[in-house]
Amino acid sequence: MNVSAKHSDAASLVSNTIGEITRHIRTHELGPGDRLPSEAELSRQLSVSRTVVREAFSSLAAMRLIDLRAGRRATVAELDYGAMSLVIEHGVHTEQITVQQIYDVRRTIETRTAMLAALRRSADEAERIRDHALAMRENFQRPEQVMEHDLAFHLEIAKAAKNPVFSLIVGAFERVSRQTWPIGWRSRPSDAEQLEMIQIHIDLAESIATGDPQSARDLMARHFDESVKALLTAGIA
Amino acid sequence: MNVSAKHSDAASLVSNTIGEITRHIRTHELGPGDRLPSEAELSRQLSVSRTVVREAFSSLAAMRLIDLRAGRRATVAELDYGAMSLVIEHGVHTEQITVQQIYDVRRTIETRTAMLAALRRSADEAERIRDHALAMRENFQRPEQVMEHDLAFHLEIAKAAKNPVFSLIVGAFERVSRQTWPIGWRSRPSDAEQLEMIQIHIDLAESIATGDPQSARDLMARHFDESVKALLTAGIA
DNA sequence: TATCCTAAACCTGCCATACAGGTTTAGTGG
DNA sequence: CCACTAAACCTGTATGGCAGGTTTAGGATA
Repeated sequence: MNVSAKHSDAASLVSNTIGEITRHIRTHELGPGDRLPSEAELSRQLSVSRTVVREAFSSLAAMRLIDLRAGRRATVAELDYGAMSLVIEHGVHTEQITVQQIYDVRRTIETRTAMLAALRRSADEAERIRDHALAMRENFQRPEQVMEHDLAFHLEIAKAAKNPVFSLIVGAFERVSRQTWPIGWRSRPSDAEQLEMIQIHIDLAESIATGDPQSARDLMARHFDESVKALLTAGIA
Repeated sequence: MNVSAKHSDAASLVSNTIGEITRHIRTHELGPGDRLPSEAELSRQLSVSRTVVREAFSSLAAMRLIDLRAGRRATVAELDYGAMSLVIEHGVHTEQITVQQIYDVRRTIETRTAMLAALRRSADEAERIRDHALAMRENFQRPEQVMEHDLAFHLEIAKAAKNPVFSLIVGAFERVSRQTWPIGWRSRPSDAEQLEMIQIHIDLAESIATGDPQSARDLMARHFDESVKALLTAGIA
């Protein structure tokens, strides 16, 4: 094995290798889908063992910067909120973040996405957003379904805002939302209350479809205000 | 070696192991600093090789959910925006995110943090925020210094907003900001222009110190509007 | 010539083992 | 009771190996 690996800057071999790989992506101007060198080749080029390259790849895959699949070469990944979602979830589970704090951030972000979506959404997006809202009403006896459409509804609005960073952030709350959503739902025990909550979604979809940013903004704000109220009722302190 | 590892659900051994470890953190209600089982022990418990446990640990460390140090047991990590910052940086380098899009998100987030900081900051925080703003003016001949205090200024405001999720998001833009900051600086070639930009920071610090949320909000908004204008002047399309 | 197919080459997932150093701990001597 | 040291433990890295998925070149076929 090559012994010339003494030059390395302080940190561990693995983190240096991570740096080298991201540098490779940057300098070669690789985009999503482009293939990276094989583990063996990187191992040779960087004079480290395949073990180290593997761990570096593994770490990058954990952050969803690259895609790994057996037999295939590693490829540059599309933007993905999976890692960020895990970070947020970790924060909640270790009690470094409260559910309310998340709602405050979501309100801040999503009043903006609602507004932008009203201005920028395509016809298709407007329709998809409305479809999710309507599906919530249709399936309102099946909370599981309602939740899925609710999550998709918010993500679709972020997408319609035409700014992937908003999508990333909204997506980052998905894992936590899946866990707290049922609490909010149960705190609205009557059909009337549940349908009222769903109606806000439908109205919001309508505002986005007709291109009324102010109304979209206000409805999203109201949605979150109501949700926080519901959570407080449920005793989430 | 134990052959009973067939039960595993679809995904790879490593990702299953990651799930098991996060589950361990959750069920044992571990908090920051608490120690996890050793690699060897987890390897035994989960009937996988140490290699797999190592790669799982490595992935979790990449997302900054745990801390790893040679010889020491892995510990649960404090909330850290390192991973999120890499994700954003990756998005920009692979041209999936533009610098403007980031500014739009930052404006959305930071007008809120400025407002909250004005309402919630402690006396210490108010002082630290002001110190950074003043240090920008004092060192304004040394861009490197100005940038560092600028970054710290924004982070400190997020911290004063008393919502760690805001800190996380503001921090997530740090790596990218370090790379784009000089562009904005160079687009303000005269001392007067540079000092004008810095003055906004000082005024903002003052608003937060005196507890004027509306003014803090407006100044932060203006700050971002000016910055975007500067970037456009510099030709960042 | 173009297309389909197959076998070889390549590649990744996972495992076992080994050893150098850093860290913790228990025990020993003062 | 305290300070110190040696042993036990732990992680970082390397090597070699094998099973199985993927790619590809080249030959067979239409």
